[in-house]
Amino acid sequence: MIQSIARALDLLELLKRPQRTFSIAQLSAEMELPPSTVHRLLQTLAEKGFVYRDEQTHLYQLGPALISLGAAAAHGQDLRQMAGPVLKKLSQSTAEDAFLIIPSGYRGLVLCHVEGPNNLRVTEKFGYEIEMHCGAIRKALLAGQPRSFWQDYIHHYTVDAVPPHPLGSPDQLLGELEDIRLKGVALTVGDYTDGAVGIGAPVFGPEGAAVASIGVICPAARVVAPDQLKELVRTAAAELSGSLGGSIRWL
Amino acid sequence: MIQSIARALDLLELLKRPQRTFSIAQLSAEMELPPSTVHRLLQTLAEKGFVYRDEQTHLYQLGPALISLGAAAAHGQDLRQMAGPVLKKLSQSTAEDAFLIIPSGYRGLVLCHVEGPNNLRVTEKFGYEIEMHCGAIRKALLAGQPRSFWQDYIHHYTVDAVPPHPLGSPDQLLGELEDIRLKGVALTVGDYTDGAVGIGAPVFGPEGAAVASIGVICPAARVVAPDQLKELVRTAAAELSGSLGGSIRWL
DNA sequence: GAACTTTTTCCTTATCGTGGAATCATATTC
DNA sequence: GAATATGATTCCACGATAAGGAAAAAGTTC
Repeated sequence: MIQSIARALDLLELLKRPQRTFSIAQLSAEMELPPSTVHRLLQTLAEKGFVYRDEQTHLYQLGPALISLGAAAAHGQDLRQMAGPVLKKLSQSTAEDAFLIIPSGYRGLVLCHVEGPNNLRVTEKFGYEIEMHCGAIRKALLAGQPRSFWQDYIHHYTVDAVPPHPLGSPDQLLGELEDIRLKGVALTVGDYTDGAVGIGAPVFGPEGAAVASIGVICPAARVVAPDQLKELVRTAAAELSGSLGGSIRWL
Repeated sequence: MIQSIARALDLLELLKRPQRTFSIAQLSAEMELPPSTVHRLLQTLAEKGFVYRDEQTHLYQLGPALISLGAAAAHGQDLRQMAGPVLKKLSQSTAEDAFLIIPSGYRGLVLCHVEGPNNLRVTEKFGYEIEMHCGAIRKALLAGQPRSFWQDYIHHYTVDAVPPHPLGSPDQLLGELEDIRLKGVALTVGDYTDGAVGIGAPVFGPEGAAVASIGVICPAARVVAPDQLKELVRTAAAELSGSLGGSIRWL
């Protein structure tokens, strides 16, 4: 692993945070690197348009080159094309917002989002990315991974890093995951967002591991027939898994 | 400029091309670097999720980490928020697809796109990025840059690099740019897309240079009153320039 | 206007990235 | 199915080049 590149990419991940604009001093503190090193890294990133440097304030933020790269990365997803109709159908049959989540490292990322008919809704925008143990849809994604991945996951977030959102006890999480895997669907109440009910199911690729997960998030007040929702989500996931049938090349 | 980082970022730009999946051999040929070096670069990028490596075919493509970064970069755009209403109004008053283009290095990138009411349309997706001399909207963006930038631009694409889309004669381009700057609006017929008419105008930030450009693209058959369209585009650009008034921090 | 903070440049050191060559895996051809 | 070719991966010795301390410059605050 090339040190300078790893540092540059970490820097980009730092710049992704909601604060949006950052000084060299702050970045240097957070990266635990001397300012001169951070300066040099940013200079290279700026040269290529990956970060934008405000000439007045000397603050840095993510640059325009990333927009087209991100669009190209999302566009190049076979999965995205195939999921469209399934998501649309799911949001219609449930009358809720439907989501497709894909893995991004140890986190789950919103690749598609289809809005339901109601005004009161729980929403996550395209590209939104949080830990995989947060919420039903991401938990389903995690549950669909090989068990060795579960161990890595727990190890990563208990030893190497502390997640922004609490992990809870490893044993409890493992229990939940086994349960989801058994039932093929996850339902959580207020797990990540208060007052929200999430229902998610893993989408399996030909290699046996989950390549994505699909599901809906609803305001708790609107959930009257949870079992019916679970069934709709599970069949949607099964449909998508089926249509992938051996051809998916992405995760 | 740090060599390894610059190479890694160039690699990402290469992977952006429509081919989507690439072998090390091909990348190594195109980068004019030994395969071992390319391999090492890709390894680091893959580790961080910036590229995805297919375990079966050993082909590489853009990775999921870029999706969330791209979304964050686009999201962090004040410009995008402000342009929304203006674009919507423009697409309604012209009954055509309206676009907001921002600079990305020497290219122009679609930051927003509002669809018009007709089925026959000329469309460019969010994130689409081509040379700044292509089409009226991007030409307006180029025309709004300082004249020194024009020189850099021409130099870049005549000496350093050959653009995928022909540049034409430098003198003719300079003439067009002066004309656009004078009139405040650009109109092209079949400049980049056959059978399409583009109309674009620069959006100026407080520093005097164009920070974006705004415009519409229409099938030629539908253009009956070009002068009216030009006026609508110009006033839309002026409105957006006005509302930026000294507060924009992005390009 | 002075004192402080932050950014930027400079320079020396040894780290670490580089690329050639060898090895291994995979596809292709006969 | 063996042989060959193509491409991916590993290894290693060399030397280019990141790295980070320190100093200078720029900007900010009181």
